[in-house]
Amino acid sequence: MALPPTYSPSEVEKRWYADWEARGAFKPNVNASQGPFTIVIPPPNVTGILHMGHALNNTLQDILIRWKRMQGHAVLWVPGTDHAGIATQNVVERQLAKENLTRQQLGRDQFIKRVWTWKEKYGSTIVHQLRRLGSSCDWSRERFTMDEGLSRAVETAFLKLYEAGLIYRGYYLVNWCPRCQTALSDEEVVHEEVKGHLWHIRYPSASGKGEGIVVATTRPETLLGDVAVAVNPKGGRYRSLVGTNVLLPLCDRSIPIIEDEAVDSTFGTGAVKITPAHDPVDFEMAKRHLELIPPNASRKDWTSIPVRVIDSDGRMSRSNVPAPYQGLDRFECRKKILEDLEAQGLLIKTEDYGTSIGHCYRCRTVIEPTLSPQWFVKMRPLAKLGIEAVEKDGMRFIPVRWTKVYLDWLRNIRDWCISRQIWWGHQIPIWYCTSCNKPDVQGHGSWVNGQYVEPGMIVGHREEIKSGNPPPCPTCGKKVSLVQDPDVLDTWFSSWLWPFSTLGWPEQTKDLNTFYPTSVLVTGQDIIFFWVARMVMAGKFFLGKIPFKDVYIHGIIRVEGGKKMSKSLGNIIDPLEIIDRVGADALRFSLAHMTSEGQDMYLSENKFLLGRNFANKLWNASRLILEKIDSKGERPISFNLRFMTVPDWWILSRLQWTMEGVTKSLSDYHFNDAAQLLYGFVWNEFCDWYLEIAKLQREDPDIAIVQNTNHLLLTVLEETLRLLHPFMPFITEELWHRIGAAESPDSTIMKTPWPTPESAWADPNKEWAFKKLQTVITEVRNIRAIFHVPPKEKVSLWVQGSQGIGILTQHEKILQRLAGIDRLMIKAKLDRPKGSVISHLPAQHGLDSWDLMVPLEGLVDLAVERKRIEKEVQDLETRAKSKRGRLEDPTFRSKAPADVVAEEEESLKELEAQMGKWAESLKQLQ
RNA sequence: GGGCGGUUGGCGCAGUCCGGUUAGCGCGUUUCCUUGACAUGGAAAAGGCCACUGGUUCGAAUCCAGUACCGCCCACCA
Repeated sequence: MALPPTYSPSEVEKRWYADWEARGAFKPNVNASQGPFTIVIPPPNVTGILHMGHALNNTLQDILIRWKRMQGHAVLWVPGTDHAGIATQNVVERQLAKENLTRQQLGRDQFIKRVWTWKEKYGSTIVHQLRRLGSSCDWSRERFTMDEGLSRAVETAFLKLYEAGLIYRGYYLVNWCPRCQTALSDEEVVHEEVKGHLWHIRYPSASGKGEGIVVATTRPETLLGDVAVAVNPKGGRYRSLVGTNVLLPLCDRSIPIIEDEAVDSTFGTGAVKITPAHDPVDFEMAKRHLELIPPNASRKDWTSIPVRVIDSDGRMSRSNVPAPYQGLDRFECRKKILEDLEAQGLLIKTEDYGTSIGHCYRCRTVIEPTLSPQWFVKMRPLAKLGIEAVEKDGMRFIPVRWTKVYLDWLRNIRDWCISRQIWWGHQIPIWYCTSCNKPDVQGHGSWVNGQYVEPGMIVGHREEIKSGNPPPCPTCGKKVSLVQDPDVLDTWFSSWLWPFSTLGWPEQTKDLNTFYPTSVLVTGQDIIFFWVARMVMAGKFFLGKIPFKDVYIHGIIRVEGGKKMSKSLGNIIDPLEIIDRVGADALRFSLAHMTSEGQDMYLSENKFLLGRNFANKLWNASRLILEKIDSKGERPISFNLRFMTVPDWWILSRLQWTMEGVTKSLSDYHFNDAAQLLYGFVWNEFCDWYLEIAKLQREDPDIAIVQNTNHLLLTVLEETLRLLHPFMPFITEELWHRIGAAESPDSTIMKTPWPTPESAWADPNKEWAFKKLQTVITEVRNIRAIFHVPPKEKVSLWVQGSQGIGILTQHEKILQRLAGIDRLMIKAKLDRPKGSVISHLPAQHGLDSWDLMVPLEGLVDLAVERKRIEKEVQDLETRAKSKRGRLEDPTFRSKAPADVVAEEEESLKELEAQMGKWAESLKQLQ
């Protein structure tokens, strides 16, 4: 059963994943010795395809999950997907467009059916891609934010909030995306700095006397909806004009000049045009000056005022603006208005001006702030719970700095606009009596006993309303036909329930009782507001418990050069491609290796070579170990302490430290530390040193030594595989079986216990002994390299020393093989052989210092040797000097801790001794 | 306008919370090596006044204050 010389991941990965899944290995172990450990996946959008961010996010989760599973916890990782309202609707609409259809033509019911069809067909793409990564989610518990249970949870949540008086509808200026034709929450708007202009426009005096007023604006097209011009009450040159009227250009409406604190008299011209229907600041200002609203209009009902000049499709109003502008695209209209103003001599000045403009986070369309009736959640009371979570309930962010970001957002929270004017999503569980509720009163209900009500409004569960026995209309008392509010809820309204809705809430299921609260949330900084904060509030509000104790925020992945990865830039590094090329394990290991706490990371393709090479190294190490064992046809079953060699003790000890370090690092979410420890152990200690020595030990005539070595090789490899398993699940499982560690083909490394260090085997003294050997070998190799001794040429090694010298005599074979030494001469006092190179090893690790001499008759270039020694002396001199300086400083002696002083003294003494030796050698050379 | 992060060999990054040997790693570079695990490899090596200025300290890459540049987030200056 010899292993092929290179590891080929794709076959192995496919085989093991199918196997794990088939035998239900990802399900929580009901007989677990430790308590539950739960993670809910940040549900990717159904429309999504796996990108590097997902790869990182899920790799980290899987590392924790597999680690905790091996530690014996009842581990549950709940997977699922998000219905992603707008994104999914967009995708299906685009599909329809190819058939020359619109969703309106199809009608709501048909359209939704279409989306479901799409979801059935394509919605599991990402879920399958997560499998390729090796994610050990319990797929039997997979959820979808629109599935029946979760829809029930959404309605229940809405009703509970409603009953608590936290839901209301209002007629507000909201972020409107003219392309998606829906309102968006503040968090869904992406502000981007855009180069624009500041136009100075004259509004002529209405009385004909005076110059009028000049306003500065970035959006001239909105002047058609102006209701006033405002100046600061304290200062500015227009202060005297307050109370007078000006004429709105191009429509010849007379509007007043008012005063308001919000105006900055030093900005622009000091005068601001007020367009309440299309600017949030103006809206707030207008609310402070209700007198602006024409007396014939309802003060609540802004629709009847001719101020809304841009329709929901982003074109100018068909009725509220002068004929030439009607129906024009808003940006076209801007041009035309500027031309017309210019023609009338009212455009005074055009300045370049950079301003930040809101864009739809889904389609990048420029947001049009627009007045419309929308549903909101009152956030203040909920935010209080979110703040409590960190201040009282012990929730913590890793890295901690996100705590402040989180708290700041909660402390300045604004109400959450939860209604969306799209079709794909959870329809709002509110019904209206068709005879009592008129569309034009929308958003003007009132508060009764702490609850928001509109005439004819019924709040309830879908099944109850649709059961055929709906409650009577609370207003007219009749059982007339009810129509459901057409809006759907923000996608995040279902996501914020995810940690418990996936476990069965609102039912008190066994899963909910067992696995809630979850253990840790692993996610990116970009959704702290969208998702994390809201989940915390929801968890506390609906269940009275924080949904997770730890929130691990990992960095964002960028491409080398600092840009964000994006399709349009064509700089995507596709994780699936990487998996095809180097394997999932290599991808995972590379990612973990570079994940330093919460730091953003730059990616380039060649970074995955690290993982690939490492996997290959591991594979080949196993191959080496296995080859000899298999050819002998026998497996060593035990080992005997009597036959343990110095290198054996060393590698065992190193393994213990590795176990401890990896466990500690994972506990602290220091994934990179853990990966680096393992990398270093496997490559630099196990492979570079121990395997080379093991080759020799396996040639030993004593079969006990051979057996012992083989046993040790297998033991160390097996434990290493287990330590590596969370990072590299596939290759470790494969090798674990190949080395015969599995009791039966049915067992899996996944369920083996996590290695724990044995303190008896972690022995620094034994490590030192071996390190001495390493030092000598390295030193000889160094000399050979400097003097170009051909690899096949053997050299003699003369060692002058006494203490602890046995380590060398006992390991002549190792010295011979690893350093090419054919003769070893050891004495307490030696005359330096002619033509030899000398090296003075410092005293360390409890041994006296040794002098190494390598006779290289005829090979030594004196100039090179002199240079080598001079450099050595110089280095020592520098170090000694700084130490001397410090030791001569009386304050150091009095203030520094005694052990530090002692250490310094000791090391200076040693340095001086060394320098003496080297100086002597240098003299001999001359 | 606020807040946060970064600045360490040619490149990409650890180390900084919690100050104390000779500051680590990967890539790249130089020299040598086709010795039966692995050239996706082995051996040896070169390369860093830890952005700058000042402070605290016996001692600073590490703590404090400030400066510069880069990046991110939040915010109603039209």
